[in-house]
Amino acid sequence: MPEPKRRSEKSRKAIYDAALALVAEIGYPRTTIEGIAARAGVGKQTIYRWWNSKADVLLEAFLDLGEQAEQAARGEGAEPRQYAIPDTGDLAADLKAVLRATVDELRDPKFEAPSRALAAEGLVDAELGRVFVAKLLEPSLQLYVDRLRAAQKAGQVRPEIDPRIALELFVSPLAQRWLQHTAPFSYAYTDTLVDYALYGLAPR
Amino acid sequence: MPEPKRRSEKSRKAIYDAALALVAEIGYPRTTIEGIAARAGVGKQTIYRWWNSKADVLLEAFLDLGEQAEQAARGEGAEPRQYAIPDTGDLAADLKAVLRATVDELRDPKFEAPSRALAAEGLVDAELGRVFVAKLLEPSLQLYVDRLRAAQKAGQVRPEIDPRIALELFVSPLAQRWLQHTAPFSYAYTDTLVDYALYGLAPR
Amino acid sequence: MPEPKRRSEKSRKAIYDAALALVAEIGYPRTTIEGIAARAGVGKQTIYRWWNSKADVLLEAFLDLGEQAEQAARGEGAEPRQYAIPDTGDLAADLKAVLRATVDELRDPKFEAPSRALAAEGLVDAELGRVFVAKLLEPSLQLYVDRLRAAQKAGQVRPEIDPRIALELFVSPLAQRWLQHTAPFSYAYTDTLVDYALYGLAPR
Amino acid sequence: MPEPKRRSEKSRKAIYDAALALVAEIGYPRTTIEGIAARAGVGKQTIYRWWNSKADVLLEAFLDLGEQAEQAARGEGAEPRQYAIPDTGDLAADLKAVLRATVDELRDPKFEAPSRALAAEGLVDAELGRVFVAKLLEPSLQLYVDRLRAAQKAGQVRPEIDPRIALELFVSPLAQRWLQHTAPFSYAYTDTLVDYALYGLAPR
DNA sequence: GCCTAACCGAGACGGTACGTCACGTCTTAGA
DNA sequence: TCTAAGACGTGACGTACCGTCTCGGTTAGGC
Repeated sequence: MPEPKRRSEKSRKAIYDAALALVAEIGYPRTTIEGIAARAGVGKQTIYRWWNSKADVLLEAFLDLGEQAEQAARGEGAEPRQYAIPDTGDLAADLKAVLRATVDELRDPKFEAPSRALAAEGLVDAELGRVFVAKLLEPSLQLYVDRLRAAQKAGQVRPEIDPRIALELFVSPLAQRWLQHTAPFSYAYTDTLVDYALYGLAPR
Repeated sequence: MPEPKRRSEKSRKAIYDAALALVAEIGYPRTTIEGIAARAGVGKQTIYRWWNSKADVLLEAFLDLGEQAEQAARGEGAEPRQYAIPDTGDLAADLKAVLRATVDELRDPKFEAPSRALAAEGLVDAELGRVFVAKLLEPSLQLYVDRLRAAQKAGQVRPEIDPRIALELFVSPLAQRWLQHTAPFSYAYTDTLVDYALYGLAPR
Repeated sequence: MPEPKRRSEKSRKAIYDAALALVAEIGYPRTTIEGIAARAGVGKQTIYRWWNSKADVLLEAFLDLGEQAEQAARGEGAEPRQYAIPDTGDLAADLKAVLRATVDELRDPKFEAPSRALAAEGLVDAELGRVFVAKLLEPSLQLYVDRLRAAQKAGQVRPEIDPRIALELFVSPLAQRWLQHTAPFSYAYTDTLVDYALYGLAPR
Repeated sequence: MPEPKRRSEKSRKAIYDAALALVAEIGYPRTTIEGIAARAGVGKQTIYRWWNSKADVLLEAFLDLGEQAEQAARGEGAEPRQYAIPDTGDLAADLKAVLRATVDELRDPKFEAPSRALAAEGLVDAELGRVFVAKLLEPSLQLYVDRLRAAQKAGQVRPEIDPRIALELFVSPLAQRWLQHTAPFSYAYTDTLVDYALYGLAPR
C-alpha cells in the first residue's frame, strides 16, 4: 500500500509515454512491463507499485491521453461542453456529422493501437472490460442517449423507443467494422446506417 | 513444408480436444502450447509443425467443432441445408426466432470461452482476425443476406436497401453486448432490435 | 555484464554442490543445466547469467572444491605451504611418495567423475582446455619443476636437464593410464616410472 | 538384428565421408546423426540400424580411413609390413625418427579433428574408450614394444626393463602435449624425450 | 533545517513458457 | 524388399518476461 503523496509525477508521465509509444510501435502483445520500465527509465517496481498489469497501465495512459486532449481543447475554445452531440434540429444530419467525425477519429493511428488493444484485452479480462466500458465507452454513448431524447421531445423519434437500444443500431455496426475489419467503413456507410436506422428497412 | 499425407490424425484430434478443454477450464491466456501438448500427450514440435500459434490451434479446433456439430446434425435430420434462416413469410418473426436461438447459443459456456478468446485475439492479430471473420463470421452473416433478399422480393424490405449493411442493424448490437458486456441481452432485447431495425426510429 | 556485487552467494554454492553431485551420480553427459538448476533450487537464468556452459560450471565447482579442501587443510595444519613436494634429500623416494599419493587421489571417486569429465571436455573445447590446464594442471606440475631444480642443485639431476620436460616422463604416463585406461596403475607402476626416468633405459 | 548381407556399401561409405567431413568442418559436438544422414543422403534409420552412437560411426569411419591409407601405401610400395619401427641398430635414432613422423602426423588437420574427438569421447564413454584403445592405440604401442625388445637383445636396453612401461616415457608425454595443449611440441622436444628416457635424469 | 521513512533506479532472483534442435523410434511412398 | 524421407514423443536447449526481492541514493514531510 504505497503512499500516493510521495509518488513521482515525472515517472508516471514517463511510463504513460513509454507505454503508448511501445504499443504504437511494436504492438500490444510484444509490449512488456520490462520494456516499458526500460523505455521510461524507471525501475520495474515503480510500475508494479502503482498498477496491476500492463493492461492497467495502458488503460490509464490512454485515459490520461484523453484528458490531455480534452484540456487542450478546453484551453483554446471557450466552449465548456465540448463533447456533446450538436442539435441543429435535424437529427439525421446531426448523427451523420458525429459518425463522420468518429470515423475520422478511429482512423487516427495514434488512437488506434492502444484502443484496439484495450478493447481486445477487455474481451478476455472481465475486470478490465468493465472499467473499459464504464470509463471509455458509456460516457460517449450517453451523449447519443441525450440527443435521442431531445429528438423524442421534438417528435422526430417515436416516444416508445428506448434510446439506449436505439443508438446501438448505428454505433455497434460501426464499432464492429472497426474492431473486426469485417468490412471497410466510410462516410457513405455511416450515412447509410443513420438512414436505415431512422427510417427502417420495411417499406413506409 | 511438412508432408500432410503423413500427418497423424489421432494427434490432431487430441490437440483439438486439449485446446478446447484447457481454454474452457483455465481460460485462454493461461492456456499454453506446452499445456496443450502435455494434455494431448503429444510433442510440442507436433504442434509447431502444423500451426503457427496457439490462436491458430484454437481457431482450427473451433472450426472442427463446428464441422462435427454440423455433421452430427446432418446425420440425424434429413435436411441437407440445415443452417439457413427459416422463411415463413413473416420476416420479423423469422429474424426474432433466429436471434433468440443465437442468444441461446452465445450463452452456451462450451462455445463462449473459445469464441470470445478468438474474437479478442483477432482484434489484435490481423491475420487471425481475417481468418476468423472469413471462416466463422461471414458465412453466418451471408444467411441473413439471403433471407433479406428474399424479403425484398416479397416486398417486405425496401428494394434499395443493401442487405449486407441492413443485417448489421440487429446483428452488431447483439455481438457488441455479448463481447463487451456493455449491457445484458435477452429475448426481449433482440425482439426490440428487430422491430427498431425494420420499422425505424422515426415516426411512420 | 551482470553486477557481481549483487550476486547470491547461496545460489552459487548450491549450484556447485548440485553440479558435482549430479556428475558423480549420473555422469557428465547426462548432467544438464536444467538438472543442476532444479537440484540447486535455482532458476536456469541464474546459471546462464554467470557461466557460459555446463563445463564452465563444473570447472568452477571443481576449483572451489579444491580451494575448500586447501583451506580446510590450511586450517588444521600450521604449515602454510601445504602442497609442495617434500624434499628429504632422496629424490627418488620423494617422487615415489608423491606419485603414490596421486594414485590414491585419482582413485577417489569424488574427484574422478568431475576431473575426468573436465579433461575430456577440455580436449574438444579449446577455451575450456586452456583454463583447465592453466588452473588445474600447471600449478601441480610447477611443484615438480621446483623439486627437480632443487635436485639439480644437489647434484642428483644432470644440470642440462629441462625440468618442465623431465617431469613429463613420469607424470604423463600416469595421466594417460588414468584417463584412457590403457593399463592399470599401482604403486609398483609409479615406482617403476620413477626408476626408469631417473636412471634411464640404457645400461649405465 | 539387421542382415549384413543386404547392407548397402554405398550408404556405408557415404556415411563415413559425411561423418569425417562434418567433424572436420563444424567439430564433433555440433556434428549430429541427423546431420550425417542428411549430408550422406541417407535415412536416419540406416545409421541407427548399423551403429549405436555417433561416436561409433566416427570410430569406424576413422578406422576405415586408416585402412584405406594402409591399402594405398601397400598398393604402391612392395613392402607388406609398412608400419614397423625401423631397426638401424641405433635405438635413439630410430625412436627419434618415428616420433618426428608422429609429430607430423598429429599435425595433419585431416586426422586431428576426428582422433581428438574420439579420444575425448573415449575418456567419458568407457565402452568406446576400450575399443579406441584396443583398435587404435595398442597396435601402435605394440610396435614400440617390439623395437624395445630387439634393443634389449642387442644390449642397448637393460634386460630388466618392461618395454610396455618404458615406451610410455616418451609416448605419453607427446600424447599429453598434443591432447591437452599443455605445451607445444617439436622435433627438438621429441628428441629430448628420447634422450632423457634412454639415459635418465640422474648423472651417469 | 534536520531526520528518517518512502519512493526511486537498478537489477538479481526463482520461475514458467517460449520456440528450436536433436534424439531414437516408427511409418510410409516409391524404386 | 529395402531405403530415403520424415513425422512422432521426448527432453534439453538458451532466451524472454514474469512478479518478488533486495540494494544504495535521493527526496520530501513532520518534528
